Order: sequence, then C-alpha cells, then structure tokens
Amino acid sequence: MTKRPTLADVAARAGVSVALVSIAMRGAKGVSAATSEQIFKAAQEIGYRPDARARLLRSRRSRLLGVQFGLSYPFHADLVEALYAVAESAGYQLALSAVAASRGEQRATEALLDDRCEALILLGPQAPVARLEKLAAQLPVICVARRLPSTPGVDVVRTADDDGARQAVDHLVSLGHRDIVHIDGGRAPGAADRRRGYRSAMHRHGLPSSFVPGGLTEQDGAAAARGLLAAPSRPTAVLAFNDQCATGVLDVFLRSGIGVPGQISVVGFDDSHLARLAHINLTTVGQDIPRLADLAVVRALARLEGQQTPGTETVVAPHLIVRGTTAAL
Amino acid sequence: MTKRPTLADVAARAGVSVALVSIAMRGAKGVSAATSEQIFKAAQEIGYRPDARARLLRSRRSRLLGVQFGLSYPFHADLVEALYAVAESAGYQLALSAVAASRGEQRATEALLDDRCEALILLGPQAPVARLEKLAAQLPVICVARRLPSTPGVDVVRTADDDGARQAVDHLVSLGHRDIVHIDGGRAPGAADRRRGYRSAMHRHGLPSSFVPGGLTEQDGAAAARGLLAAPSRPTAVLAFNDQCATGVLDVFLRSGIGVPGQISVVGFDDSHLARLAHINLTTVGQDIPRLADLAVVRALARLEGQQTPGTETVVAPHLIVRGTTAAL
DNA sequence: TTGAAAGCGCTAACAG
DNA sequence: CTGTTAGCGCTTTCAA
Repeated sequence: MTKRPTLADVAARAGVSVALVSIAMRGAKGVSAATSEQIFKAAQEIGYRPDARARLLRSRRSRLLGVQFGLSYPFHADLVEALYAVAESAGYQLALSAVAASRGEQRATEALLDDRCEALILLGPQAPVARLEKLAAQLPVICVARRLPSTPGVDVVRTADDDGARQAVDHLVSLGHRDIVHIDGGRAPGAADRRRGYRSAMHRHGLPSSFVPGGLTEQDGAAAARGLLAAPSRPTAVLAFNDQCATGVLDVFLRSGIGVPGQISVVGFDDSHLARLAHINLTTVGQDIPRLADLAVVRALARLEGQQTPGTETVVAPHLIVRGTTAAL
Repeated sequence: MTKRPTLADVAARAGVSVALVSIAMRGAKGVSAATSEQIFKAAQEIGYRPDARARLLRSRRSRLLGVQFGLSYPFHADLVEALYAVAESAGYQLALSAVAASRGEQRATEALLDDRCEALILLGPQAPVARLEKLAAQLPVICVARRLPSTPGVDVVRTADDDGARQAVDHLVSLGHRDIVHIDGGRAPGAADRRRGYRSAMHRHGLPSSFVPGGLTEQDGAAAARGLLAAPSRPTAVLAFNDQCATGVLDVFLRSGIGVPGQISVVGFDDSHLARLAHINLTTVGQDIPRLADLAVVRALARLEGQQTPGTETVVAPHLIVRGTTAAL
C-alpha cells in the first residue's frame, strides 16, 4: 500500500530529468536509445505507471472516449467490446458509464463529462433531442443505433433498420409465408424504422401488415407471443423487434408445444450474442457491430480533428443471417 | 464546443477568490451564506462543473472505486447496478472496466489502476491468487463472488454457495425427487462450493451424487441437457450451475417436448434478472445482490480508513426462491 | 470569512 | 540529446 511512484522517482533512479522520462515514457522521439533503456529499466524496477489523470490535466487532451450503454442489453455489451478494440487501435481509452433502472441517462452522461472525455458515444440513447443538442455544443456526440432528426453537432451511426426488416420479410415470403406478424419495439430506438420497413415490404408483396405491440425484452416478446396464441388464427411467421424479444417468443411457443420452425417461423434482429447460441440458433437480421463501432469512433475523431459538419448520419447495411428458426411453409 | 469553465471563471464572475469558490463548491464550511449563494449563481450561469481529475490530482483522494466486471454476465450487470447505488451513498464514484473475450482481466485492472482508483472491486475474477496478492499490495482489493484461499490484503465477499446448493437439493428432495443431477460450473468461481454443497446434501439424504460437466453459459447448459437426454435414463430433477446455464437446459428440454416441471424439475442459481422473467419463471437459489454490493463497498472503505486485516471473508446467505420450474414428483 | 501562494504528477515550450 | 521552466484546474495551508 505504498505510494505509487511518480515520474520524479523514475528520474531520480535513472539519474536524468523528469522531462526526459516523460518523453521516453510517451515513446516520443528525442531520447537516445541508451538513456531510454535506462529509464525504462528504472521505471520497471519501481513499478512505475503513468498517472492518467495528471497526464490529461496537463495535455489538454484526455484521449478518452465516453461510452454510455445499457447494462441489460446484450447488444450494447457486444458494441462495448467492439469499441474497446477500435478505440485502442486509435490510441484512445474508453470511459464506461452505465444506464440502469436506478441510474438515468443524465447521470450517466454527466459522469462522463466530469471525466473530461473528449467525445461521447451514446448507445441507443433515449434522451430528448434538445438534450443531445446541448451536449453537442460542448463536445462531439455520436449516437449509435438511434435515428435522429438531423441535429446540429450530433453524428448518427445506425443500421438501416428498415432494410433489415425488409430482408426478413423477403426471406419469409420466399419461403412461402404470407401471414407474417411483426412484434414491434414500441418507442425503442429503431423500432419505427423496422415497422416501416416491414410494412412497405409486405405491401410490395401484396400482403397485409399485422402488428402486435412488443418491446425490447424477453418479457415483451413472451407477452406478445401469448397474445398471438390466444387469437383465433395464428400467423405462420413472426418478425420480432430484436433477439431478446424473439427469445421470449420462442420460449412461449416451445412451452405451448408449437414447433419452431415446423409450425411457425421466427426471425430476430441484431445478431447479438444471444442469437448465435447453439440452442437458440435464431435466424436474425445481423447488425454489423464491428462496423458500427468503427464508424462511431471514426466520426468522433473526425470532429475532434476539427471537422465541422452540421451532423452526419451514417447508415450501415444489415444482413440477414439464416439459422434454424425459419423454414419453408 | 467552447472550453469548459474553470474555478477561476466562476471566481471572476462572482468577484471572489478561487479558494473561496473551491470551498463553496465542495460544500465545506467557512463561507458566508451570501457569498456562497453568489458563487453558486455564478457557477450555474456559466455552466461550471468541477474537473474530477484535477480535483483528485490535488487532493490525494480520487473517491473512485474501480469495478471489474464481465460484459456478458447478467449477474455482474445486476451487481454493477447495485454498486452504483451503494457507492454513491458512500460518496464514491465508480470506474467501470469490462472484461470480454478480447480484453483480459489484466488489461481491465491496469486501466483501473491508471485511473488511480482507491480500491478495486473485482466481480468473479479468475486471476491467479498471486496476481491478486500483488494488486493488494498496492490498494485494497475486494473479490466478489469468488472464493479464495485466505490471501493477505484481499477481502472476499461471497455467497455461501455450498449452502445454496444444499437448499436446492433439500427443496427437490422434499418434493419427492431422488434422482437429482448437478450440471456443474467447471472451474468457474463458486462452482467447487456448489458441487460440494450438492454432494453433501445428497449424501445426507442417502442419495447418490450425479455430476454432469457444464459451465456458466446457456450453451454449456444446453450441451449438458442434450447429454442428459441421450443417456439411457433421465433424472427427475436438475440443479444447474447458474441461471444462464439453467436457461439453456430449459430450452433444450422444451424443444425436446419434455415438460418442465411436469416431467423434470430445474433449479438455477443467482436469481439474476434472467430468472425473474415471467416466461422463464425459474426456481433458483437467490444471491443477495444488494447485500453483496453493500459489503463489498463497506470492506473497501474499511481498508481505506486504515483497517489492517490479513484478509477477511464475508459470506452472505443465499435463499431459495421457488418459482415455476420445480414440482412434486 | 476571505485571499495568496504552493503544489498534486505530468507535458510542452524553450534553452543549452 | 538533455535540462529548466511554467503551468493544466484544483485543494490546501497559512495569513490577513
């Protein structure tokens, strides 16, 4: 529990000035190989690690990207993991701030601001546009997986949710399905687009749309599925809002002895970790998580380098991943 | 994107010295009510927020608790949420560092150290004891949900996993089950204790133990369940390592047309968010998450306040939560 | 009650 | 290539 060594300690031990140690530790050029080696040896010996905060206090850059995510969304977890990788290769660190039932988005972003993050990457934020705009006046703000009316200073990186829904419908129709229900996501980010994509694709095939209110949790899917079973006639296929919702749907069907995909086909959305589980084996519309993460960071860096755009929107194409929950009628 | 206001800006606007503003902002005593009001008004007007890092750089305390957690464990997510609440009421902030496939524990803890956290709270860490001991030499380390041979400087807060398994077995036996299999957690934290608890409880009831290798993911549970189905005879009840594992088990059973709890009973462990979902409705051994979180913080603070113990172990009692996946034979 | 001044650990000019 | 110097935004003596 001894005090952590500082630059000065390393300098003393290596017999050089602090400045030189600073240069060496940062890997900047301007130190002889021999000296550098001595310095690293000294640092190693006393277990020196640079103080991230002092460092950022001095250099006006924190090289910190603030990420706000939802604790209970596997899709966010996947995104966070991808972001770690991208950020690192861009020379940035991540500061995580979770949103949960007892911790709202405002609290989450404020913590990030107090940490002096250089930019904010918000995963599926629900905050009102006005608040995002206010944040964007202070630092670059990137919204991932939420559509937004063009907002000054806010960049959006999202999946083409409407096209994803279309792909799902096309797939189901090509399998012979005509009675396809969409369990929607209500007011969740992306839900409106998925509804729209579903509706227009159905229309294009000359089929009537059929919506059931859903949501983004297993519970929502389960409730919707129970509703479906209680109705006089049952569809032959279901497009769920997301994978979690689809999982709830699957569960209820299985419990009721309804075979999937034998009696009914189910399609999810996201291709989160969940869908890939062997025992779920869910046909789903895959969001390109690495690409979303990459673009989010790229956008953030672009703004940090002074690019002044009114607010960009980058749309990433989804792609259907056919697994085991869909079959020909 | 204007520069954030500093203490000096507030001081200038309020017509006082920075020192006074500092005192006021911290809510320390020594400022007249009138001045204080002026200061807060000025701060408010220019949107001042203290710089967390500069603050900690100066006062040798960061009031930061570093939390390492696994991105893909719902149980950890629940703990993190609970920790946020406890930390806040103790006047501390949380620094989150995630462990994922592409980001090992070492990386995670190092990030926390560089942030100058005052203590480390590790959720289900897998790191070797030697490493934990080394960390504990630098700062208080609290291991949550992992049993550890008494280690100098490391405090352990965990659930009585053995007793939890015992409760599950007692419950199943009281329902008339005698053929109870345990799908274990392999080398996962807590797995050994749960095995032991299961074995001794079975023994006490005069029943033979029966283990199936499992793990902590849905996949592990699903694989184990498939193995069970392939065997010549099937048990009447299963105790899974945790809720995720149990979910995988449930899924496979449902798919195979095996009614739960009609034909077989299933018990999980953790009472994570997952188990509580209406459609899963899993009978499970509940870990007392708020209490684990509370104790973790209490232990950390005790050490920060100079308490020097060789390494404590606090064991929290679990309690069986009977839901819908268990029934009388 | 208030202010001046010193420094936390580090980086960034600028000299030598 | 190396050292000196001056702060980053804040807290904290110590005087006034």
